[in-house]
Amino acid sequence: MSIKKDGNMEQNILEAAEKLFLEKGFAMTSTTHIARVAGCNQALVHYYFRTKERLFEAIFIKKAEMFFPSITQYWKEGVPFEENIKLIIESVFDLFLENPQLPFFIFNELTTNPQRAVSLKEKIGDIPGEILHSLQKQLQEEIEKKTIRPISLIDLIVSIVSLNVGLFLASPFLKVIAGISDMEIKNLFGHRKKENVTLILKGLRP
Amino acid sequence: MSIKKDGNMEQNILEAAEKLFLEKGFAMTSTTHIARVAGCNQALVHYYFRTKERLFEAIFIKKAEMFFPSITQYWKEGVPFEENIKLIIESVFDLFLENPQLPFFIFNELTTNPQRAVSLKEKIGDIPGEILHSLQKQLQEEIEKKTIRPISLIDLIVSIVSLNVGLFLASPFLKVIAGISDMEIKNLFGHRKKENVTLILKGLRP
DNA sequence: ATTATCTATAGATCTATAGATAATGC
DNA sequence: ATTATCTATAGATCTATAGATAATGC
Repeated sequence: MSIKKDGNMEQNILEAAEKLFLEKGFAMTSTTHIARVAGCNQALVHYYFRTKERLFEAIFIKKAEMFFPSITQYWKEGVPFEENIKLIIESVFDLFLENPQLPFFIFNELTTNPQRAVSLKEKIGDIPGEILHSLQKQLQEEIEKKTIRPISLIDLIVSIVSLNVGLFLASPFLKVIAGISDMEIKNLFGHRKKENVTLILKGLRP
Repeated sequence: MSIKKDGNMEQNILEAAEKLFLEKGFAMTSTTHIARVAGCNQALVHYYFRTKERLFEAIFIKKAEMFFPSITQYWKEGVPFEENIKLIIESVFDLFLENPQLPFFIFNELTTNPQRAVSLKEKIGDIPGEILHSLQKQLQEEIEKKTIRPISLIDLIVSIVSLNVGLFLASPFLKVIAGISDMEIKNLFGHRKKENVTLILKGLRP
């Protein structure tokens, strides 16, 4: 409900929309509400972005672009395998720690509107291909050296992302259902990064 | 869009509502749409359930009750620890396999409307307490026997649920973004149950 | 002149209710 | 008589646009 007046209004609208879409999702956010938070009237939202859909898409693409490269961008050739795994897990974890609503936001919109995934793929679909191939090779080498048990790359990625996403999705439960206090949640977040690394690394041993 | 006429209409409405709420969530489902799918007019939905909110709550509670006991109900005293862990993981996995929309549905509604968690707690809040305590004890024993590394119960549960939920939440991505075919997804689901068990059990070793 | 912002409003929903009619249980 | 179902509609949104006015850039 806090109304901003500074800066240019287009930017205010973008920021208000980002905040609300991330919190409530597409369907539960109205352009009227966005305008109120941005500090202008509702018509102006449409003046700058024509439709609610376009405004949403701008934000969705931006957020999804944060999400996807993070999985692979920290992989470095020439670094020991374990170290690489650790770096990836930690960077994914940090990303979510700074953007706790991100997992929910992306899953929510991809699930309620799977068609959106198609337009998303068009924007960022190409990049991962080569990197995945490089990861695949290194993983295979480790398996042949018997430093880790046989596992497919896709399984490894699913495990890493699941573990990291899980805590953030689960926190509403833990708070209310299991009656865990805010401080305990903070504690949990604090050591969970290390726990995820441990679980994956130990879990990969032959 | 398929219209049912058989049976009693109250039941039809409940089923239509369940289908649509699970698919689209609360906000994106209208009572008009529910009526169309149930095969009656929109007023009848309100005749039986007064408000959309009450209708939703009936379904939400029912689904949430499926979700929570599943985590703990398969724990048996007197069974080896490893076996127990395996059983829990597999039963959670099977639950999601049969109800793939369940994780999204619950996370979605708890996130967009955290207030709902409170009314949920009132219904099912008491049960877990004692069971958790029993689990806690057994876990502690194993740690003292040094058959597993030190880990808190809450961490273990978060890991198990995260890994199991992850695959179902991730499948829209995998399909579209990584370009994985429906058959590959099926394959992934097929062996993922075993993978989750392996990862947790190996990951718990000292 | 052009760009930014506002007021006003059309048109589309959507929820919930009132009141009429049909079906059912005694 | 009571319960189930329908038609019609009030009232609340919400999106998007048209057209008026204010601010800004030459």
